[in-house]
Amino acid sequence: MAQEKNTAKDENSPDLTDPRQAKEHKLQLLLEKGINPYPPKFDRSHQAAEIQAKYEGLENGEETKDVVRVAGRIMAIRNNGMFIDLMDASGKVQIFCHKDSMDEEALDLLKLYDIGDVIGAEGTMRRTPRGELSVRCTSTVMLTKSLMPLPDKHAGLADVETRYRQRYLDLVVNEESRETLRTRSKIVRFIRDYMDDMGAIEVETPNLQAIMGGASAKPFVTHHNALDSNFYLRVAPELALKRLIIGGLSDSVYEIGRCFRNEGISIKHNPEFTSIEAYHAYYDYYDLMDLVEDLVGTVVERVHGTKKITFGKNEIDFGTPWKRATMCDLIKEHTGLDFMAVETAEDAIALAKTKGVHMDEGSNWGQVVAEVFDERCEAKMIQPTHVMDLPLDISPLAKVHRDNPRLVERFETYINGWEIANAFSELNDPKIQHQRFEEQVKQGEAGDEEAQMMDDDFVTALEVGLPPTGGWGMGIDRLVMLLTNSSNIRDVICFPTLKPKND
RNA sequence: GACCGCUUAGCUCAGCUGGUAGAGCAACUGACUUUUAAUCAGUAGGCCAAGGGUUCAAAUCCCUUAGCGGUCACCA
Repeated sequence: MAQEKNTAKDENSPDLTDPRQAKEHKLQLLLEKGINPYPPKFDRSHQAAEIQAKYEGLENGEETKDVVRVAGRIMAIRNNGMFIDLMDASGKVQIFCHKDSMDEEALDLLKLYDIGDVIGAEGTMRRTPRGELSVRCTSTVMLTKSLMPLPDKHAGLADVETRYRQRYLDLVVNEESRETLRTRSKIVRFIRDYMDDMGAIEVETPNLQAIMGGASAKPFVTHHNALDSNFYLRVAPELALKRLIIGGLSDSVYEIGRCFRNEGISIKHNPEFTSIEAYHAYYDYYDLMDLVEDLVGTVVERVHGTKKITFGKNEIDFGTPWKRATMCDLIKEHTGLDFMAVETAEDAIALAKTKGVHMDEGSNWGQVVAEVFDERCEAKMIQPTHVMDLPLDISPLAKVHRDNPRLVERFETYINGWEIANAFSELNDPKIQHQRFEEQVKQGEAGDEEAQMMDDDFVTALEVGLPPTGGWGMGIDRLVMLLTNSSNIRDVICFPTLKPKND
């Protein structure tokens, strides 16, 4: 009975109580039997979900002669290998390994299988007397020997850092993580479907840009060796897409892709994020409001089967029409302050101060309005709301409002207190655009790291002539968060940005 | 970037006002055999994030560093 002490300092005998070494040991035993632990191919007849659906009607205790071949990762082993749960991407199926249907050699092989291994199994379909659909196994085959012990099968993988750094482990173990990322994929596809159906064409414009523009943001800088030139990773594709409208490539173009912003990281911000931007000739911002709410509503309905969803404690109703109100009216509604009634920046700063919003001396009227909105109103925009008519001061690429020179024809869409979309009638007057760029350059020289650069070629493009055009952008990560009830943006990104480990 | 918090076995977590480390799962040995987190008996597994200090004595108190999380700031 004396247990052989594996702790003895014998270099040649592995410590079999160490999960990792036990797996290596089983790998060796497989090799000694002449079994390839990583064979190239296994022909499956069904995925787990297909089997579950096909044999849904099988009675408890009923056996069939239908032969199936399934494959998947071992998630649980019960009764010394008699019952094995296999998981594939579609779901789970139990395989039943009994001496009545397997020879001794086949049964012995089971001892070399661990939780985490990928195996294939062949057998006949049955439902156990207790009601579990099972493959009555005649043979199994090792498809991939796993050398990593999997996280606890019940408690799962809770350590957030490991979940993001080793997403593969998170996915193997946490169904919720798999569901979230699958839903993300669907959302992106549904958006594409919608855009394609309306006749828009999808394009790809450079991530590497020599001139930073299209949004107020701090960029990443990188270097191309052969050109000996610095490039910015784009903060937005805006200026490239408008050039395509100018060229008449299509009346509607869109791009789904990554933007990069060298700013803080938070539960709502990842340094690289995915957006859709689209431009439509002969649209103004009213047309875009209709478009955005129809598109988002359509996507929500395709994902959830209804336009009403729950996020945390909030019930959100995407049914149209969405609330539309001007930024200044919303500020008045929530704070009582009327910024349309004040003319100068000084008066605006003083007005903001009465509600405890403190602004720098040099702030202009528009910056004050935007700041007051962000601090006092944004979080209250739970139901989908188009916040219209933003200040011109903070909108260098939008067309001045047809009725008010201090405002632009722009709206931001808020849902659940988050900015989800941003849209405007595009500024297409080359002379005014040139002035706006000059103002940006001035702000940049004054120390604003987010100011845009002069883009002479873009002005030249406008001189060729941009038809009246509406453009919009939407943060896809945030939309996915909303539709998957995720409170952290990292949960909807396969590999969120983390600080590299330095050891 | 600032403040607060977390880091204990492969995984999930206990560990009291300081007294020298525990459980469940996973692993290993055996029993049992139509299970559903199978069960039963046993075995092994730890520089308590890293470094420094206080103390007779530190997982526990203090300092530094790292990673992560939360809040705020900037932003989508």
